[in-house]
Amino acid sequence: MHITVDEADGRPIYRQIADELKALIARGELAEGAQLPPVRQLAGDLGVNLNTVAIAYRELQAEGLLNVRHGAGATVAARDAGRERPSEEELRKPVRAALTGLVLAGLQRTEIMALVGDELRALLKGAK
Amino acid sequence: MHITVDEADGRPIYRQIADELKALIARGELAEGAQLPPVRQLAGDLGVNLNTVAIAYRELQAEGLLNVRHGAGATVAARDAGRERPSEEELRKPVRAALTGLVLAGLQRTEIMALVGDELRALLKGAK
DNA sequence: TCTAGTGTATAAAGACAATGTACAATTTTG
DNA sequence: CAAAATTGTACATTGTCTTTATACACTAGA
Repeated sequence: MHITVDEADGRPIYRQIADELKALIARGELAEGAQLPPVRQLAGDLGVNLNTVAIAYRELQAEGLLNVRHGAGATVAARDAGRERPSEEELRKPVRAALTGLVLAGLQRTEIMALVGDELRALLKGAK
Repeated sequence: MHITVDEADGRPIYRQIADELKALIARGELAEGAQLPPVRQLAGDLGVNLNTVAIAYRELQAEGLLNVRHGAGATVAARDAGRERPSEEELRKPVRAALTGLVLAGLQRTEIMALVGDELRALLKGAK
């Protein structure tokens, strides 16, 4: 489980952790039912407080991606566990933001589509 | 100039404004040299403090997208104005995040590429 | 020059993020 | 079954970030 936090990232630490866990789940490296490390262990590895990790776990639980049980650990939830799907617009907004950055960086249409295809391939490499 | 701020967005208001302005610039609706509304006007339209807008303007100036002059207004900078290009990783990170969301929402590869192509087309519609 | 219009600086209030410590639930061990 | 170890949770505290109100400074035009 390779997770890192970047001081200069801008996003709060708990969100960085949550996002990285999401990515691991999306690509299947954390399969359905898999046990996550205890908050203390992950917190120790990252050099942050255990509560910071706990907040990340709870955020993913709220999205239906994790099952967190007091006393026992946290596990990856079933893929169709009753998590409400984000709205169409909710999904498109980050796409638009990312593409805006690429356009402003001067990339051409074909370069952009290639880059996206590239990332998507990497993401789906080991996925469900 | 249609800009809106969303209370429930999570991101700070000044960043929402900055991101929307970026999108307008990327798609050419705010062309090179175009004058931006005064901070007080935009702030009034959005119902926020003028400083909040000013912070957004300054952020874009720091990225080399705007020329802000004390006393005169803010204008869109030349497209190749000495703005340092974000690193490759800096560009890919948002792409990865957006794609992660799409994958977790259950979209298939072809659906994702179609959605991205769709957004990119909209973005490049009137661009430079 | 004066005035209206523009961005800027500063301080204060409130919200948020990260932490330290103590608590509660579960699992393991004997 | 009881005790200990392991795990997540609650809460108060500290510091940082956001947003605001108010006053200031620069520019352009009459």
